[in-house]
Amino acid sequence: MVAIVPAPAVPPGCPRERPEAGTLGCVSREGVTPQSEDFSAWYNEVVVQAELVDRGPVRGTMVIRPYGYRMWELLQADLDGRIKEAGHGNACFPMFIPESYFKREAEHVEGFSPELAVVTVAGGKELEEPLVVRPTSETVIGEYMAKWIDSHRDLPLLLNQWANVVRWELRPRMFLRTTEFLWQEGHTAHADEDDAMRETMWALDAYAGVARELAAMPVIEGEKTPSERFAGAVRTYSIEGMMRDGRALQAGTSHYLGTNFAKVFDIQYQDAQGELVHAHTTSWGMSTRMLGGVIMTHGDDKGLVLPPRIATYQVVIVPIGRDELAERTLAAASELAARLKQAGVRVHVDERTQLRPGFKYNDWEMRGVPIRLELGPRDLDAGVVTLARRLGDQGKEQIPLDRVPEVLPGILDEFQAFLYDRAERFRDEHTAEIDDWESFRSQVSGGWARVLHCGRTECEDEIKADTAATPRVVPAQAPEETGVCFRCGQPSAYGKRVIFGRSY
RNA sequence: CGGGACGUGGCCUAGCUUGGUAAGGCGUCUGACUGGGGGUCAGAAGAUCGUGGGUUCAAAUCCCGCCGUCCCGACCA
Repeated sequence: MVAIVPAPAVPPGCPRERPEAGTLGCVSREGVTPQSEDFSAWYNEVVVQAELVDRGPVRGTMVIRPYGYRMWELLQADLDGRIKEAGHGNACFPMFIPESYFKREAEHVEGFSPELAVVTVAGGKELEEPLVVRPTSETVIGEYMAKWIDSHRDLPLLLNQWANVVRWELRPRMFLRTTEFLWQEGHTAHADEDDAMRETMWALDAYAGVARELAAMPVIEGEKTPSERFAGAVRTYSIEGMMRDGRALQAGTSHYLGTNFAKVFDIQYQDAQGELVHAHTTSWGMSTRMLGGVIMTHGDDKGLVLPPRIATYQVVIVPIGRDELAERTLAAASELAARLKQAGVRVHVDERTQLRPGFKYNDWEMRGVPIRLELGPRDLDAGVVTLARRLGDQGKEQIPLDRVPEVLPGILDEFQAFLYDRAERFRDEHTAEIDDWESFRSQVSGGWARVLHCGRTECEDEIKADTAATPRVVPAQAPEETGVCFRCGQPSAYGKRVIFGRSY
């Protein structure tokens, strides 16, 4: 056991007066626009100010800075492990796709053509055939699957690639919808529908696992309605999380493509009877959008709140004092950091001498670091360090210096679990079973509605026109239920309630 | 692609209506004091006012074109 004593009372934080709401002018001094005031402004400010990203030179593009990229790497490492563990091999296909490949699957072209970037000039002259910059790689990979698959013994073929893709976005937002983004795309081919469906659901579960265990996001797994289906897929599944403004975010998708791509790319194999049959394919992806989900799931008025498992820095040590004292506390901080690193903690020592401790506290809180350790002369004399949690709701504690590496992993785990529970509570408090139009309208203005719906596209369109809400997902876990559509009174579809909400 | 707003040191803005020395805050640099919740004082550096043209003795300011950005809408895995 480690003795944890309450720290002395701290003076109240600096009042946060904003001279002019909506301007970025004094942000670095005053903090970000509070979420409650303008969620969208909060998001835009916080991603830049926390140094996760910077704006790219081309509209809709982003520069991911080290503080943000590390988070992506942590997500990536975990997911990549799951993918390999399940027998997939990583590969890398070219980013330029012949336009003709793209045009083979009718729905696929139609769905993607508005978002394509196409290269028509290269090597100083007009190309004979334009090259599409990949928005996703079903088409190129399909071509090679056809080449590599002859026999049922070649199946299943389990591929994955980590890549950047380009989709020309008219309404970009950092992480959530950028013209170029990073993702992982899995592409597999199977002998039959059953096996392909097992794969599709495996991927969905893997995403749900990453979301829950790393991002601390309580997501709902389920199937998309036909209107939200991937262009070219037979069935599309997704994980959906609720952001703190009540809107839904699709944080990962998995598609059963049937034989749609197999037919147009001739992905065929000889079965045990010697018959030539089409393979069943799947594709699934998770992108840097997940980081946007993390930001909007956990952030608060002060800024980011990062789940320890994907936080670039889980702990920041702020040494306090100047001159000889600074030398002493800095040395102690470095030594403590070294011991924490050995204990597997990602730790950073804030050595900036030109900034005062109070500024640093606010700075690291804005940047979402879960745990801050303050190390000043008083702590050193007492042989302790002062610990503050990002959410600040438990006050400060003093922990004996030599015990810090052994207690911190547990504190980080608690913090991680707390974030998940809090997000789940929030989501549940903002989700309601709805059976009439008026309640629906108010419900989707700040959350999700679980409704019986007829499943007709025209009905969905009317709902969308009125409320901006769309069917997010048909939850895999929901109990069976039938009745009439809450909107039009026609018989309900799907055999269960569907989640409607506004989305990103 | 439609509607609206806007481009002025690294960042945010004032100045434009009524043409005449480009101003302020933040940040940066130097020094001193200071240092356990967003420090103080003194000094300094830093701007072809998005771009091209036009009007004028004179344009950040007025006029026209272009480029770009943001917001709303449409569109969107």
